[in-house]
Amino acid sequence: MPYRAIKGGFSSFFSHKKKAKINNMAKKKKENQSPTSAASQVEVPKKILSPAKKVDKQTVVSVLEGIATLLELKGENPFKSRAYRTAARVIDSLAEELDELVAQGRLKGIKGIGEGIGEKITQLITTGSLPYYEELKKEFPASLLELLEIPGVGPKRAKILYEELGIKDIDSLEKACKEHRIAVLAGFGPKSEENILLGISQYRSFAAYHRYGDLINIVEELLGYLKKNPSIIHVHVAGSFRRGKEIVKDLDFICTSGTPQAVMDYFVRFPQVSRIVNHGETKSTVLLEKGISCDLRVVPDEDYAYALLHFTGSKEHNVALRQRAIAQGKKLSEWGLFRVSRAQERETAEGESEDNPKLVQPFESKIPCRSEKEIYAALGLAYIPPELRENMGEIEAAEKNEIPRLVEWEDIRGVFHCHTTESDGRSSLEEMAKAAMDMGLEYLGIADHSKSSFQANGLSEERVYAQMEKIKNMNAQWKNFRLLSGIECDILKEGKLDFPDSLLKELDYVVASLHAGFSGDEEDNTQRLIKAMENPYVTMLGHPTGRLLLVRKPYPVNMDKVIDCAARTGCWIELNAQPMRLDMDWRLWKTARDKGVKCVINPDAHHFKEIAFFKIGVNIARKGWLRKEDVINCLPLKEVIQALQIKGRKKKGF
DNA sequence: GCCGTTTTCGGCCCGACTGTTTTCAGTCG
Repeated sequence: MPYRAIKGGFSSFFSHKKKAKINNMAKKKKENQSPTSAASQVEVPKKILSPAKKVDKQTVVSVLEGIATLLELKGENPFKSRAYRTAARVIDSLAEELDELVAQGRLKGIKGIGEGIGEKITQLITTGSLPYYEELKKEFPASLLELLEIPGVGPKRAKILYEELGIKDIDSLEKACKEHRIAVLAGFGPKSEENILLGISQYRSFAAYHRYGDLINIVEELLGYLKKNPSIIHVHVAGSFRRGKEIVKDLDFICTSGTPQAVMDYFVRFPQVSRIVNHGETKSTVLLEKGISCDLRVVPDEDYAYALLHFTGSKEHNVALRQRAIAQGKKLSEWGLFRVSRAQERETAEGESEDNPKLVQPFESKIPCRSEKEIYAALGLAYIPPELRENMGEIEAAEKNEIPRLVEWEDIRGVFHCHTTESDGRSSLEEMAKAAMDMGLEYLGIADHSKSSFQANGLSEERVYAQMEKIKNMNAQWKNFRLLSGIECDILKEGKLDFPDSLLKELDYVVASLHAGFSGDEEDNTQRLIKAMENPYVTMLGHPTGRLLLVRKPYPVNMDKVIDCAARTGCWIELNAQPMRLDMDWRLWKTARDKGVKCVINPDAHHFKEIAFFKIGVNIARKGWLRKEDVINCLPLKEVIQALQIKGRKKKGF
């Protein structure tokens, strides 16, 4: 299932010197692919909107998706709403400029865009609005769409709730459940009420948080904006975002300047600010358009390192550092690291007595530190990277100079687990391979869905063999790059796999993943995973807990047993870098690593641009204390092929 | 609403699961 949590792509986080080349390549390809017969063309519009009013591609995508949802709510022909969703996906994956396609009348030639939708897109691009969509929106209150966020409430049920009980938002739905007005409706019952209430509680507990991957663009934009201000000397993002937490509540920025008030005034004028919460002299808080709260603090330049350390946290890490400072006769705060001397103060303090120690003012001298590294050094510690600052053993390790050299995204030499248009991906095999090469990767593993994933157009055995043949032929043209033939094989009931061993053994590797039926209990789920991992041809376990950040909790599974099984069988565990997943969780990796389990960082890409997701995965691997040698895909091509072959031999004897 | 053709309209994404109902509808992946 493709997730499009990060709409509009990433900017410099995923920038690459060859990015432009990729785009040009894709653009050229699309141009060649788009049929443009005169009969299939829509009427060529005479005028495209001026740049100020230009409707961007993402707006078109969200309008098409909006129409699809509203049609579902209306109870229209499901294939009609599906057509709009397909069109949204097609537009989203276009490499060409949408307004150019419209201007040249080449829109309708694209597969998935017919006459009706083509005309609507043209209207939206050329006039800036779409009356059809505006009329549809009038039929239901906007808040009704919220109900669809509640697990177990789909368009049909939302419609019934609205029409029968006038429920139009989550608050009124909750009230109706508590008053038992839902259970009496046809098709609903007491269990429905119970599940909806549970779903509402889950929805609310997630509402105040944001996924790391959803914030990368806004962080970069704000940093870029602040750096343009000449009175700002240093600026850095701090907080949980800097620590690479998968979920972030708010953003913290630290900067230094000699004119703090001017910086504050500049900050609150950032174009994406939707509301100014506080506008102080050295600290301001704003709400950004995406609903995230964002703080900026200005400190004198000489205090930069202390402030950055303090506001990066975590709180637990800071407490441990302060306790350490106290034990050494020092004091640490956002304003500095101080040496505290009571002896010196006793000589100078006036009015002191043993009965009245409060009068004693300790003498403090600041220990000058220009960087976080210097602060750690002054505390007798090695530098601790932000990702490790969770008070989970990093201070003890730093004391012994045992902080590992953590994996970096430049260490990654290739990735596994990518999808193509053969199943539910949005880029072709050729586009995926070219993008991987342009990113400097040496290999790219293709793992489309297996046949049981009907919703994802999973491959039949025949199609798998055909894809293997195609990959083999494509590989003949490259010396320093290789496509690997894999499959994301569904784990079925009782741990049975979707394909027979006779097929699995022909592939370069197998990712085994659970996609359905994980509503069983912990023991059932755990045994299914273990049974799959014990299969001699399963190379790695895909997204082990099935969580979708801020959407769905992990299914119940005993990860200790799964990790032990991985250690025993040599089955690798995936760190799925899809921003919605980031699964297996970073908190488990250090234990897994210590047991000898190898990690594979996979983007689970459904579009060539998503291959770069592996960089978010590297963040999580770093939080999990993983080193280059713990991550399989840091191996160069020759060694990874060797590893796959050795692994195959070992596992056959398992 | 799109596609492909049998060119004027039928087929399009299937199956598990849950909760409801008593044979099925809705949701989800």
